[in-house]
Amino acid sequence: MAGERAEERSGGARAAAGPARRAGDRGRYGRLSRERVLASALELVDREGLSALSMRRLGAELGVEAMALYRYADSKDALLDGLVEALYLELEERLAREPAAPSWRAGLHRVARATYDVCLAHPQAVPLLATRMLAVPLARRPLAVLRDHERVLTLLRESGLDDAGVAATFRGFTSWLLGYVAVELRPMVDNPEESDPAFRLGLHHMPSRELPVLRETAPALAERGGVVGLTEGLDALLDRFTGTQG
Amino acid sequence: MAGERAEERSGGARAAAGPARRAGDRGRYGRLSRERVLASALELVDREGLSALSMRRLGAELGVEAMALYRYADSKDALLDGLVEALYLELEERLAREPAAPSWRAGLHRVARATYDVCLAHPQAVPLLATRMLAVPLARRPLAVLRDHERVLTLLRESGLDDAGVAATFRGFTSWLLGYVAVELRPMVDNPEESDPAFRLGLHHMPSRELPVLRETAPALAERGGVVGLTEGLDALLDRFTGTQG
DNA sequence: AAGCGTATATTTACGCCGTATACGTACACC
DNA sequence: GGTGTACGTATACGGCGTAAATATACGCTT
Repeated sequence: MAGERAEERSGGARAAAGPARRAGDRGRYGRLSRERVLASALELVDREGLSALSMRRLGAELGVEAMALYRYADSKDALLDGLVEALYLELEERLAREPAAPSWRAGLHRVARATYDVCLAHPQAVPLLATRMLAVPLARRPLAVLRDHERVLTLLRESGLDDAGVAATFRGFTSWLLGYVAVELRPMVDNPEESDPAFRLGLHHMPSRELPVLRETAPALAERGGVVGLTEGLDALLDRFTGTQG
Repeated sequence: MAGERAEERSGGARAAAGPARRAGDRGRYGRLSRERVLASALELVDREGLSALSMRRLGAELGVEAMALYRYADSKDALLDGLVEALYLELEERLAREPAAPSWRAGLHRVARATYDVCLAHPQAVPLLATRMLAVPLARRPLAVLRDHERVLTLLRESGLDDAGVAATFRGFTSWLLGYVAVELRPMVDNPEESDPAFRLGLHHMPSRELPVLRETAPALAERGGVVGLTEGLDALLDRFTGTQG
């Protein structure tokens, strides 16, 4: 949408002869657009975290008053839903740049890995998947999300499952994928500056009498499973739910 | 704790002879306590959702000014962490009431099912697990959470895995469990009052040209996997990650 | 029983938030 | 060149989290 707009950002040939800026003049070149708003919001969240995102702050970021944003998102909640949409659009872009997968199973792995990559690029936005996306009834999710669901369901159908099987496996796929990124993309480390591993992990906060195993395992827990862990678990689930073998 | 407090709520033998209440007099019998605050907060969230929880509102619920709550939680974020803690305390209670499991695998299933039950009892609080619990470094999680981790890690060790294997399987267990409850305990239904299933699901919001499979599968997707789905996936993961057979 | 120290709750105030409403301004089109 | 409309601003309101100062009630000691 709005793809035919020309400009973007202050190039050169302005300034000269312009009188002092009058009230109502935009603070920047280029007008607002839903894309610009969402991109700026995502950037802000990436940079400073979800709690830094407020209408006023985002407005300032765009050189505009807060109320101007309401032309492009009906409310702050709608803006957050827009962020989810932006993530899924980025997912679609990534998938479009890759070669198609040779089998339904490979296709599911491809979707899972691409989703993981997108979340890795925007870890601060990941909680939105649980709080906004899943909180909304299926039919009201952003279109980009629904297209993703469609893609996964289509792949699952190719496995030969009936509707109930497809649905159960879809739930399993989604649960695993979202749970995995939620667990994986959060900090395990207490104080990243600290050189002593024990202090870095904050082990001194754990009573060793009550939590001996946790203390011993903490260093290993601080590692990430990465795409390998994602893939491995996904295969295990697909084997079981589809009755096939990867 | 604080189990020896007598009262709760204005029963009978008060009133008489009391002069008009002076400023600073408590609005209810009994003093505040961390337990009372957290219990009331959880109740409020269960009843009206997370967004209804504010310091002022919770204060009103307890017959007290908002600032009084700061004696029992350092900040609102700390209060939310307290809610997570309350959930895990409830989990511990449930587990304590059940017979011990005969094997490590059965033990993990028991923990998973009990967690599922707790979340089912407090669906509105589930997003807190992703947004608050997982957002905090391991060592800073509430003690009840760490005790839960300890319990799971201990069970996993009994399977004979080494530290790395235990850690990988722990991440898998947590991802699956949290992902599953997050996906399962959210509404799939658009308009619960509507009698026509298609409208109840909000299918008319989905363009059928672009989303044919989703539309067909939507009724099946609206079903829940229940404990069965949870158990099945868990077994699949455990088989793979521990190299054993359930 | 009196008095005091401490734990507890209130009061007041500040700055930020989301957003309803009303208003200006600039641009596209005739 | 005038006008309709899409876009952004101005102003205001009530609620939020919470810092600081203040008032009150309770448990001890004597």
